[in-house]
Amino acid sequence: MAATPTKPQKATRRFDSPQQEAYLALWRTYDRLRMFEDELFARFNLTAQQYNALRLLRAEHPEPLPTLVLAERLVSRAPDITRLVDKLEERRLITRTRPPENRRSVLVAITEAGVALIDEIAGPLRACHAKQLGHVPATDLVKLIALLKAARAPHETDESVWR
Amino acid sequence: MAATPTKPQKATRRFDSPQQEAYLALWRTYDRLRMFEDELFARFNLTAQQYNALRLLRAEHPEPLPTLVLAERLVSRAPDITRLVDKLEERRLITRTRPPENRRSVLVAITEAGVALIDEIAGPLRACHAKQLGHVPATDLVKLIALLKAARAPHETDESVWR
DNA sequence: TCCAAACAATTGTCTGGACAACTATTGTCG
DNA sequence: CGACAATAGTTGTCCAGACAATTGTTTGGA
Repeated sequence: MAATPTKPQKATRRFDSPQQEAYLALWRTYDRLRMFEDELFARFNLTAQQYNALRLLRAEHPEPLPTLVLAERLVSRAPDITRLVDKLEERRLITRTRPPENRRSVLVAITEAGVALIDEIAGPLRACHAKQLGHVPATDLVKLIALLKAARAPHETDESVWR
Repeated sequence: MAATPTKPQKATRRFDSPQQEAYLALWRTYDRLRMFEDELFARFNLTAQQYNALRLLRAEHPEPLPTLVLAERLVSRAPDITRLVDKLEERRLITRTRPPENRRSVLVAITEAGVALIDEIAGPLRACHAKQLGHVPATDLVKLIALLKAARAPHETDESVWR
């Protein structure tokens, strides 16, 4: 038990500013909650970001979405959208088509297999969210959602895009 | 302007549950705010996690910390603590010593150069935090911090460790 | 004493994230 | 109509994150 740090806290403030404290709290909370989702999606050989793409495509189903529009709507920025889409295509969860009228773009659509997978995940995912945040009262969740929205608002390029 | 998605929103709810909405809001907000920090730390050839380690070591300075204790205190889980420490050691920002009385553990301490770097970053970092969250009123920051703490509380193994 | 378990960290290996450079296609303006 | 800019993705390359297997060290019995 050499150096178990039970010695008294230094008088130094832990944070340089309330903003730093808030950001670190945000990071820490995200990291803790993420564990649950990651573990769940791993059981289906997916990453959270991949699931997210499927979820967005499902909302459009059976319509497709141009690749970069999909990338924009993802929760987290995705400069490697091409390879993300590659992997989902390999697994036949989505399809890619090049429209003849504009061969620059690539349209991505979810397949029936993709929809089936999403539906399969729905139940366990709800359970996962309950484990993550089930202990927070509904009114607090609403407050939290509003505060987070206000926190990121100035940094959303087009507010309407993500929500 | 082929498929600009201006068409009316589907009636489908965007989120399966308030918990999912809260989690996605958390993720999104973290992702937006992270950009600023990442860009700042990149200017000093650091990652946020590396800076974090330096910050924790600075708080102990001139005392060292066992490697795994440092790992536990990091904001985000770090299974690759060894390599994180490797890189900081290469740059002479920290030192590693194996105490003779227990050669299993490795003690990590920040160097004067490390302290100097932290101090150099302090100013720009405050500016960065102001850009991130300067628009949020102080009372809202306090509320946000409290709500985040409550959200992750059940998932902290030892509450005293991180804060 | 000597072996097995516990502890502390390191290493191997794979995958995902990030940025920049590049290709292919279309639009536009002199 | 022909070059150049803009658009939409793709590819190369490097680095960080994750997990499992392994090494070196100490301790606690049989």
